[in-house]
Amino acid sequence: MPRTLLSMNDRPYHHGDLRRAILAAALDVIAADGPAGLSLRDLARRAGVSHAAPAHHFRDRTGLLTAIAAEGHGLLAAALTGAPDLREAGVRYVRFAREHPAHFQVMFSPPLLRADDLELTTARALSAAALTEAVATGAPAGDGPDARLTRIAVWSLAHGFATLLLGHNLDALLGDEDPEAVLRALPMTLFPST
Amino acid sequence: MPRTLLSMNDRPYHHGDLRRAILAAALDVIAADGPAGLSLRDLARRAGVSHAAPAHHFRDRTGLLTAIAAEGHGLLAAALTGAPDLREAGVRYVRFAREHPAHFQVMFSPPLLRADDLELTTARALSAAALTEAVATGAPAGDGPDARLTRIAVWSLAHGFATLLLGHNLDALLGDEDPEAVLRALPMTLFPST
DNA sequence: ACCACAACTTGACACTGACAAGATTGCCTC
DNA sequence: GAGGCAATCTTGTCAGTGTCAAGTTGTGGT
Repeated sequence: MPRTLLSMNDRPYHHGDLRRAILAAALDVIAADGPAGLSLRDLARRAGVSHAAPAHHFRDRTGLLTAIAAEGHGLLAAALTGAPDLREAGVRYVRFAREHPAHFQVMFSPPLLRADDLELTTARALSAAALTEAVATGAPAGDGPDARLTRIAVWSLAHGFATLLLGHNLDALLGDEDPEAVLRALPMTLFPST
Repeated sequence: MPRTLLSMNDRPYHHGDLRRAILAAALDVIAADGPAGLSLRDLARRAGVSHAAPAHHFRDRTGLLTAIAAEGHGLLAAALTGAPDLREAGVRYVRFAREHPAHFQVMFSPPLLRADDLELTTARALSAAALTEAVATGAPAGDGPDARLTRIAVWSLAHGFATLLLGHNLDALLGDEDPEAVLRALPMTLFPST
């Protein structure tokens, strides 16, 4: 039994699972203050360990963020697989961004990541495949001009909506409406021929 | 004549226009390494002034970024006004993002900005008005269900496309195609009834 | 029982943002 | 045109951060 449930009062051997603790704390901080508000020493303090402890699990600040991005791509891939149609894929994309805002932000901040990290690149390939598959299975009736264009379109729309939403740029426009409902109505707004 | 042309060889009085010099250097750095790569001391070094000089013009690191965001909203407003139709507004939006990547990134990174800054809020209102106007004048024939929805849709699509483009997430999908041309084709891809 | 290795600590160094206090320079007024 | 004023910039300093190196402690494997 390598990882026992930690009875919350007594500190386990070295800490138990520092990696998870630091990841969780990092996600909290990032969701609240963005990646810029993140400090390894602060995370160490929250976990009750010494200031250099995080480095052993993540090497760098960059390493920590890269791990988060990789985890995010895994979560996104899982969320996307099995989407019945195009629109639902977009909805799931935005839902992922709202449920995992820290992951989402970090995933799309290239300068903060180690681009050649293996874990990251494979996870990214996984989520990309999931999106491609969703577009392929959910292609509209006429089988539009190009699956590639369709993929870019749905990705751009969903990504833009999610980004603006998380940045509170749509608050005034949405009022108290349900963002998901609005999102579903967007595509036909761009081409109101139906 | 408060600001004389600076003959490039002799250093003017205190520096000439440090504010501009620092802004320019900051835009370079941000475009290359993102806002995280920005250091006030480094900017001071590039401008050949002491480490605390930037603070006098921008108060904070936050102040500098806020000034950049405000300038960006002004530029965006100028770029958007007079767009003949919806699609062209989107194209101009993306063109702005590509021509001013540093401004664009900073404008949509709320945790880095002083939200209540007057210059910023007025500039933001300006760009928002420009977008609204573009959507209103360029409304499609049928005058769709809701101008508000249309605005969210075109904004989301353009913003998502621009963001993914700047993050190099579309490189593989676009190949050597012209991004603007692809963008123009996107809306009909989402609803291929024409 | 022992030992190699993983997990963590301690200490140090360079760098950064921010603040306070002083120096310099151009401008404005009389 | 001389003196004072205010903006601009400098110097010095402090706490905080990331990263590296070296040491310490506990664990699991054999």
